[in-house]
Order: sequence, then structure tokens, then C-alpha cells
Amino acid sequence: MLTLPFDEPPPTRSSSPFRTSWASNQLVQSVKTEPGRAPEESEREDEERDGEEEEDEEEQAGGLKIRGPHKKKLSQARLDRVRLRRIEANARERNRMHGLNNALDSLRKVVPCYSKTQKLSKIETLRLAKNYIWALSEILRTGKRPDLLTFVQTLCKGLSQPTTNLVASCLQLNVRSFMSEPGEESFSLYPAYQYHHGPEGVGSSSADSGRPLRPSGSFCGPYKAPYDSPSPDCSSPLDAVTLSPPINFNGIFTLKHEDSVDYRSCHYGLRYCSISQSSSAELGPYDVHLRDQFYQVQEKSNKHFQSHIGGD
DNA sequence: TAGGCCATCTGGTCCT
DNA sequence: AGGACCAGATGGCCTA
Repeated sequence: MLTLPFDEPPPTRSSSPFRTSWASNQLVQSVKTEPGRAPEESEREDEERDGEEEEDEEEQAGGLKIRGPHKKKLSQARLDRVRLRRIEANARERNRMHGLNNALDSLRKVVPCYSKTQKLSKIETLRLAKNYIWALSEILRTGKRPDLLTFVQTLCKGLSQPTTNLVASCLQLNVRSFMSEPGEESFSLYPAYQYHHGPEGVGSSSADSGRPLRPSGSFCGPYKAPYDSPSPDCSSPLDAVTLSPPINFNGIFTLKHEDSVDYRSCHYGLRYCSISQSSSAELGPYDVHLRDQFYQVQEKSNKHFQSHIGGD
């Protein structure tokens, strides 16, 4: 019998059959009885264990070689050693995957819409992170700030509907406003501004009324393609005309998080962004600021936006 | 109940 | 030889 050869406690998932066999700490037995283990493997090992004098019977089936090169018979001691190594390898693999999952958790915390209660799946986390990186890098590259809706659209490219919904709800956007294909009749935009202030505060889109969606000189001018280069998913930039709500997404969204995030500990994006003062000013409220400037700037930005809304 | 997601085991490959 | 990495297989859990 082996004791746990690993410094890490067993995984917490008690329902796993592997976990059960692991917890039982019955080395050989676990090898024999592990669910999910191909039965023929166990049989093979039994043969190997029992018939050392037999000449590789399992390698021949109807005259066809079904396994690799001729193998030497393993002594019982060697067999035990192989099993031990297998179990150690399993533990290492488990730890490796735990490390990978920890890294993914870290990633979840620094992409938009982090929530402990509604975790993004692994694949969605990676996709969102990729979109996020791409969008931020485009902002830095062009020095232009896209409007919120476009930013969200970019973030959601390639994401599943549920994740898209999550991002949208985090940003308090009407999902339909950016899920609809450009050109579709239903492509109306009801961003957070309307969400908060009602339709009268928004009016209709500038496409069907002469009235701009926001005061001139406000945060977002009439829509322009926000990015010069295609998105990572090779979609064309999405068309949108929108009014940007007072949401900061300089890597940090003002979101409806169930679990509030301590942004001071999440200085994602800020570490590796060194932007000039001028470009920083140009970027406006959504853009990357040095960490120690963040709260100050955010407050200013929101005030600025509020004053526009109030005066409209 | 099907499908998505996940944790784990496993054997193969590559590298040191 | 042994560790890291990878992909396939398997089975459990959860949700629509």
C-alpha cells in the first residue's frame, strides 16, 4: 500500500470515481477497479502479472500484431514500480491541471464580467480574454476609443449566447441591440443610457432621426469603425450608433457584479500599458489609465457624463 | 434526457 | 529513467 505521495490534498470533487479510488488509497486495487478504465487493460495487466512465462500472448490476435514492439515480461517488482509511476504521474497530471485551472481562474478575474457565482467556462474565458486583449490593443494602437456598444460587440465575438447575455447584462445593455446583424430591422440600439433613463432620454438612433444620440462633443461621436484592423475572428467591424453610458472599461467595468471585485488588486492591463499623457487624455473615460490615476479619472469621467445627461 | 462542462485517468511523445 | 505535455476516453454533475 502506498500513502499519498503528493503534497497537495486530494481534489475536492468527491463525486469523481477517480477521486474515490484515489481517496481509498488502495494503490493496486485502484488500478484494477478504476471506473473509466478500459477492462481490457486490467485483463492485460492480470495476464502480465500471472503468466510471466507465457510469451506475449496478448500481442497476437489471430496472427495480427495488436501491440507495439516485443515487450519483455515484467517482474512483479517492476510491475509494481510501473504502477507506482503511473499513479505518481496521475498525481502530477492532476496538479498540472489544477495549476492550469488556477491560471484560468486568474484569467477570469481580469476579463470583464467576472463573477464568482457565474463562472465563465474555460473556453469562453479564453475567447473573451482573446477578444478583450484584442480590443484593448486596438485602442492603444489607434488611440481611439470605440463606443461601448462596439466594444461589447467585439468582446462577444465568438462567444456563446449565454456568455453574450452575461456580458450584456454585466454592461446593462439590451442583448438584442448587439446580437442582431447589422442591417437587420431589429438592429436598434438601447444601451445602458436608455436602460437607466428610459426611451425619452435616448430618442431613436441617429439613423432614423436627425437627432444625435448624444450631445455633440460627448464621449462618443457618431459611430466610426472603431478598429482599423479586423477583429481576431475576422469579422468586419460591427456597425453601430450608440450612446455610451458612463461605464468605464479601461480594463475595469463598472458592472453589476454580484461579487464586487477589488479592482485595486486587479490591475490588469494597467501594468503593461504605458501610454502617453496626451494619448491618455485623448482616449477619454473608457481608456487605460495608470493605476493610481484610476479612481480620480473615473470620478471625473462619470461627472462629465452625468453633466451631459443632465444638460440634455 | 440530451448536451455541455468538467475532473480524472491513461498512454504516447518529447525532452532532459 | 523520469517528468512535462498532450489528447482521447470515461463518467459525474448540471441545466434546458
